[in-house]
Amino acid sequence: MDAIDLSLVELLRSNARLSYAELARQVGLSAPAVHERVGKLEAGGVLRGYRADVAPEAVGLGVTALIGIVEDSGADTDDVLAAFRAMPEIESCYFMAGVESFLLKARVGTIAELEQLIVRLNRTPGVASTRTGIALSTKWENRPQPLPTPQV
Amino acid sequence: MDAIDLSLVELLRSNARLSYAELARQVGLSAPAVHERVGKLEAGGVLRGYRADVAPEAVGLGVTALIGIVEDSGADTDDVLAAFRAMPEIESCYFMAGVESFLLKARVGTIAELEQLIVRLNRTPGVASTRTGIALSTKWENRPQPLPTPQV
DNA sequence: GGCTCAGGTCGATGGCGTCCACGGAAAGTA
DNA sequence: TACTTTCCGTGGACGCCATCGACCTGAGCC
Repeated sequence: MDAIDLSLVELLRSNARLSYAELARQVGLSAPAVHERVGKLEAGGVLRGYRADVAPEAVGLGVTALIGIVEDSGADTDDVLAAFRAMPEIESCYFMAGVESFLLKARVGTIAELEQLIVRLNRTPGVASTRTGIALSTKWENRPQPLPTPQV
Repeated sequence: MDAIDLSLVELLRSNARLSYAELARQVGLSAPAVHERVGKLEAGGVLRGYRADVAPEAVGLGVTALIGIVEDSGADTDDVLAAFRAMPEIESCYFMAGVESFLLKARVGTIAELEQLIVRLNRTPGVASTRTGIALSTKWENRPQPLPTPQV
C-alpha cells in the first residue's frame, strides 16, 4: 500500500469506471502494472467492489429515515441483526455505543411503507423500542474524502 | 425508464465496472443500445456516478461517528451547511425533521481526530449543540436494495 | 398511405484488457 | 565482489470491447 496504490484507490473512488489505460496514465505506470495493483487491492480487501451511485428518487425510494433501536435486556443481538439483514429497506446498519444499540438507515418509497417498516421493527423479537427520524433532504451522501497520509 | 433501464441500473449498482458488452448480454440488447441507454440514464441524473467501495480501515479511516446537530435559534442554515461541507470528514449530511436539524456521518482515523472534529462543530456559528454516537462496528453500509416496481 | 421519430441492429475500426516473456533494482549469501 | 532470488515493472501480441455511422422497423399522426 504505497502512494501509487493510494492514488489508484482515490481515482477509483471518484470514478469507478476509469479504464486501466486511463488509470495508468494518471499514475505514470503501464496498464498491466495498474491491472496487477488493482487486482491485489481487490484481493486484499481494500477495494470491496464498484457501485453505481443511483439517485434514489429516480428508482422510487424517495423517503430516507434513520432509526435508532433499543434492544430488550435479554435480546440475542445476532438474531436481531439477522432480522434486520432480512429487511432490504435497511441500507446501512451500525452497531452503536449508547442506549440505542443500532442505528439503521432505511430507504422506502412512501411514508406508508416507512410506517410498515417501523411496525415490523417494533415487532421484531429483541427490539424494545425504536426512534425514527426522517430525512427531509439529503445534502450529500458517501462523499469520498481525500485520503490521509499513506499507511504501511 | 422501463424494465430494461431498471435492470441496467440494478446491474451497475452491484458492479459498476461491467462492460457494455456484458450488460448487453444480460439484458438481451446490443452493446450500442445499452451504451445509449446508460448515457441517457447518466444525462437524466439517474446514474450520478460510479464509486469504488473502499474498506475504510484500509485507508486509515477506522472511526465512524454519527452526529446530531441542534441549530441556534437565529442560525442561517445555509451558512451552517457550507461550514459542514468544508469539513471533509463529514461523509454524509442529512437535513432532518426534529430538534436536531442535521444528522452527519463522519469518518476519521482516531478518537483524537473525532474529538477535534466535534470541537470544530461546536464552534461553528449557528450550531447550538452536538450529540455524537460512535459506531462500534459497521454491520453493512449502502447495501443495494432490490429495486421496486418500475416507474414511468 | 406516407412522414417522422425513437430506438433498435449490424459492421467497421481503433483502442483497451490481458497474457506472457523479458529486464533491472534491491536484498540476501558466500 | 559476484551470484541468486524475488519483486515489480515494461513492451509486444492478440482478441474483445467501445463507439461511430448507416440502415431498419414499428408506432403515432396527418
